[in-house]
Amino acid sequence: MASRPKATVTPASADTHRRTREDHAAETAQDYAEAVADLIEAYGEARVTDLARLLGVSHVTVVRTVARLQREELLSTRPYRSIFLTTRGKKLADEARRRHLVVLDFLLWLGVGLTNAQRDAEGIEHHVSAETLAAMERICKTRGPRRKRRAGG
Amino acid sequence: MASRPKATVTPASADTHRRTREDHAAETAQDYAEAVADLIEAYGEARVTDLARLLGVSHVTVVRTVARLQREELLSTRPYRSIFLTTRGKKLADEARRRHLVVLDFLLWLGVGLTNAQRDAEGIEHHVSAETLAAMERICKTRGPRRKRRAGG
DNA sequence: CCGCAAGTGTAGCCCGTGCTACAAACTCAC
DNA sequence: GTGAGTTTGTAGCACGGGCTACACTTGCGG
Ligand SMILES: [Mn+2]
Ligand SMILES: [Mn+2]
Ligand SMILES: [Mn+2]
Ligand SMILES: [Mn+2]
Repeated sequence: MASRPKATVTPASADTHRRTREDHAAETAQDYAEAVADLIEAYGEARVTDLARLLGVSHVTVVRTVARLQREELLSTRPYRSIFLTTRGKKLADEARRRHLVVLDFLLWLGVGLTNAQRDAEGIEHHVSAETLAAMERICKTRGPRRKRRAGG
Repeated sequence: MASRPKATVTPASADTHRRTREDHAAETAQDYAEAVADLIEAYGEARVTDLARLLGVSHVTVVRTVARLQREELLSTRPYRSIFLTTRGKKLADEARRRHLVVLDFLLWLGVGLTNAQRDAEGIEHHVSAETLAAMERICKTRGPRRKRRAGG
């Protein structure tokens, strides 16, 4: 074939998908950092089993992932001991928790029920640019909630 | 150890993460279905090379993924021929395109710039429950767009 | 101070999704 | 028709992140 019409797709499209895949790769690190921070705050320490329960995976998966994140200097641990955040890990956890909260609050502001808001936030949080995050925060403040949030879950 | 205090994490948390992982697994299928539909609409057919360019991956990745999606009866193709959507695939593509559009419109409504809106939409679209999607649509209508959307996609 | 259950680690498997390098098929232009 | 360049396919690799089964540590209750 000597070149068909050739779908002149916007290069933006490829970039867009590439970006999404990158966000994706960072997801696990963010969720683990967030989970470790939450556990330490709530119970004083983060253990493999607790992480497994919290994230809904087997302890084996946690062990391997923690090892990787330790290699990447986000977490630190020793065999059979609890798991800590490095300085970089703490920073990542703070960012992740802030994002998570902003997205969650925003979804609630939107009028989404708590259950779905929590579910959606867990995924959306990793795909929100700084600009979008700022827009969410802004609008949450400037206009009051459309639907008063009710207690639950 | 005879059981530590045991981090009594809400089971909701595990479910939430599990749900996100499920969304995740469905992402590729949705993006491919959407891309195939777009290409067919724009150029009459969808070829491996075009998909690769559109999605920003190598043609090898496309070939293997298309094979899987064919196994799952979302796409159909034959060696060296172009790629079609099955009935199920068409349905998936329609849903994906609708979601994509709603999310994109909503981000633009929020005041996010086109570039970031497109990037974020590509990821967010896969993590939006029906309830959230409905909320986005509703709010986009009831209050006029904050910033006029331009053509393209 | 010991046993035993809970917690943690290892071995080894699966699958999805990236890639490069190379081989085969196709099709347009000549 | 055929050659050459494009497109598609295959082989073989890497890595992330699921899992089960089994082994080893740990530390509490007795
Ligand atoms: Mn998350
Ligand atoms: Mn989170
Ligand atoms: Mn997408
Ligand atoms: Mn999309």
